[in-house]
Amino acid sequence: MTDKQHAIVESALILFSDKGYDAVSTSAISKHAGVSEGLIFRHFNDKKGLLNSLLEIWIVKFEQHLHAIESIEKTDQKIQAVMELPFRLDEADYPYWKLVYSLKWQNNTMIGEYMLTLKDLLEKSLVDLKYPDPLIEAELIISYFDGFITTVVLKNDSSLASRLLQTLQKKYV
Amino acid sequence: MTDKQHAIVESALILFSDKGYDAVSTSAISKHAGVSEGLIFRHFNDKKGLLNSLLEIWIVKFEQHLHAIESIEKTDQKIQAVMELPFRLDEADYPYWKLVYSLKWQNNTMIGEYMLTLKDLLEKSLVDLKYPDPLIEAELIISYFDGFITTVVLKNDSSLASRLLQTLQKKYV
DNA sequence: ATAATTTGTAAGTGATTACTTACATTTCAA
DNA sequence: TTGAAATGTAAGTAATCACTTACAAATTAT
Repeated sequence: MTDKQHAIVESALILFSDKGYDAVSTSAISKHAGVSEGLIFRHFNDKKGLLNSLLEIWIVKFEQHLHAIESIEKTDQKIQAVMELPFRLDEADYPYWKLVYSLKWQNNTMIGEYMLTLKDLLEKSLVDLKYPDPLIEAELIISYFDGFITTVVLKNDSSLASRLLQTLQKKYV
Repeated sequence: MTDKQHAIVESALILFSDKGYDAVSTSAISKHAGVSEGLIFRHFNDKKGLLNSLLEIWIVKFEQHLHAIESIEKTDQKIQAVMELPFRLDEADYPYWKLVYSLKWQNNTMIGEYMLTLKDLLEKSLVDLKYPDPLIEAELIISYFDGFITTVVLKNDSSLASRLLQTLQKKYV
């Protein structure tokens, strides 16, 4: 990965997450990155290719979280870890999550698939704990998760995030 | 409101909520509505004006829900009504909520202001119930709300919504 | 050292964008 | 009935879109 290639990826992340994928032109990205517009297409083929590079970076980060949660032995702590994940995100990664969720609202299929793994993890845990309706219960926890992500990422305030986490934890101690 | 004017608004709602505001051209809207492209600009001035017309329709619907909730006398039932609102939305209104939330993720200011009224309502109720930290507690309930909206609207399945509501209600009976 | 590959740019391409203009038709009040 | 206002369209406009081409410079391999 060249310096300029890295600059393109960083600029695309900032602009896409701020204004939305469709509202940002390749010309705007190249100007923000301080490179020629053609370089975007040299390195990433097309605009979608640049987006996919960003999503792949997010997927790596997401799967790291997933593996960490899966390695937790106690089932109830696993579920707790899922709920707490939005509040424990690295603030530097907020733009990735903002991009991913803005795409989620525009019917991006790629995103939906990766979030299903999180639901599967929850469902297995809830079966384990003998919940009467694990599927719908998993859906409910995913809803909490989505809501927490929304607040944390859109408010863009990690201190608010930790205060919300504290308040949340008091409820199930 | 003319027939064709109505057709434009309906087509814009369908396309904007499906693909996102920036991904839909005025040309595409006019073709979908079966009118000339110029008519959009005759009636709505510009593309933003058409979007604002849609948002104003949503605002009316949203304020109806707000007034209904405010008229509830018991404070705890008020809070409960806020949490249950996402599951009680008219399925025909899902596209409005989808449009609003996709704009929310793209830093649309207009939307944020109107959602603040819901948070204010919650905060007053929580002060009333003498919660130690009403502001952060209100933020948490808004997070639930956003998450429920996300699930209900993106899954686009009102029967799932009612099952989620049932499961949720069992938790605080 | 030199040939091949990669990285980079400037200046294009046709297509599409939001929007305008000029003009025709319809609606409707005086 | 007539004249103004509102509704509608077809054919434009300049600007911007994603993307390509041709070529130069740097890097790497042999």
